[in-house]
Amino acid sequence: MKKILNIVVADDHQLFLDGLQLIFTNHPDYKIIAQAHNGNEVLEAFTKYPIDIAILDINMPKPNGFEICKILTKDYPECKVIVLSMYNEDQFVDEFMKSGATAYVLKNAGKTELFNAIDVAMKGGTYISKELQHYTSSEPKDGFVKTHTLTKREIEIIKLLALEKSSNEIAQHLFLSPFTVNTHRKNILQKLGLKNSAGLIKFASDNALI
Amino acid sequence: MKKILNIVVADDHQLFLDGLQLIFTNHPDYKIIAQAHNGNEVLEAFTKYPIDIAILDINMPKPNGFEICKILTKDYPECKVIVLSMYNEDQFVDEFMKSGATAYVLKNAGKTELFNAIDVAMKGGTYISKELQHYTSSEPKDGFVKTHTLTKREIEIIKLLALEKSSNEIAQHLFLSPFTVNTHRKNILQKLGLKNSAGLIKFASDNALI
DNA sequence: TTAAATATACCTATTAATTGGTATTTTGGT
DNA sequence: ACCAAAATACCAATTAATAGGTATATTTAA
Repeated sequence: MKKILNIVVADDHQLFLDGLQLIFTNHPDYKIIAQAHNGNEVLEAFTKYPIDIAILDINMPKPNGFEICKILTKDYPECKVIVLSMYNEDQFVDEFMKSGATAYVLKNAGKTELFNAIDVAMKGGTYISKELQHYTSSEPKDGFVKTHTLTKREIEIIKLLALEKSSNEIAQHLFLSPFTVNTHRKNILQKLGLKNSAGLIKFASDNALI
Repeated sequence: MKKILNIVVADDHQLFLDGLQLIFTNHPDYKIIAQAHNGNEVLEAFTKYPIDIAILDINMPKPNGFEICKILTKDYPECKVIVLSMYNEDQFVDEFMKSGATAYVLKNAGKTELFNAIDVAMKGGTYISKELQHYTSSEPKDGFVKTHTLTKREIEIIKLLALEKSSNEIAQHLFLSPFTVNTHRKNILQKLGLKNSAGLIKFASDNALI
């Protein structure tokens, strides 16, 4: 007899969770045993239930999908992590897969594709939505892969930029020299191959950094 | 005997549509008769079915939720429009309600709230998620309402800013004087009460302008 | 047919952002 | 303990953005 696998789903939109709940209602193999609206609730669920699969929205707050993904693969290596993303231009596929995710599925995929991704993941494989495979290292875009491992500090500064703060204000806020902040901003733009702050905020917004 | 009401749901994410479909599966009064992934498919559905309720994601593309809302209330005044939004900081509640929407619901609402919104709408009332009521003119924020009816030209310039274009580049692209572009940018920031381009792109991204 | 809104254009001054460097200290991992 | 990565700091030059004006032609809606 096949064991029913327990799933925790995490997304900050209840309506979406309700939808997933119903999608899985009649599934013979999988059962949603817990819902979470943020990163902390995901971790909480793991202390309460024996969870086999975590389905995470990357846009989820406190901590974000990326952080949770790293924590889960470290603390619960048996658990499969399925990442859900809104964007088909997502630049983070590589980072997520490296950080231990076993599947990366776009939200504009249907439930069949989601089930398929889970099946593949449970068999030990990895699944990436077709539309996203262009962004993995296996098939570099434009001949090279934009590698952009933003550091913690850099992401911190991006968040403050999104709050309309100037370099000087950021410096004050973080108790840094304005020179340092400008150095970080310079490095960020170079890393991401962007031209200015407008493009940076667009990128950050698209990739759920802010 | 009560007539079952026909609903068209529109969102660019199939997974979300699948979820809504199931949410409504066992509802006695409402039935999802059509799904749409963009604005054009919504209009198409109206030519095929007698639709009573349209549930629209504001982030939907071609044309966006706002445009569709205006078209529907003009061409199908009997139809109730329920707007779904991702953001609890949304600044467009007023504009949507003025353009004919009968309810404005956050995606982090549960299905009960969604059903409730539809009920209220069908009885001729309007429904706005509690979290958003701060942003309507009935309860002004900080003593005044930010009215920001961006013009066509202004939105055009915002889109180009999001593509990392400078004022000069935008001027060239639109065959305008750089002075004109800067005037528009100045007016945009003032209208929206923003400090700089970073904030503008954040706003535009959050409000599905880009 | 007017008034209001929109789009256009210009000017000046100030502030901020960006680009090009270099260099030292701190932290994290093997 | 060591190496690499990250974070820190500084300088100078240039370019772009922002804020404060004013002003006029063109559209659009009442």
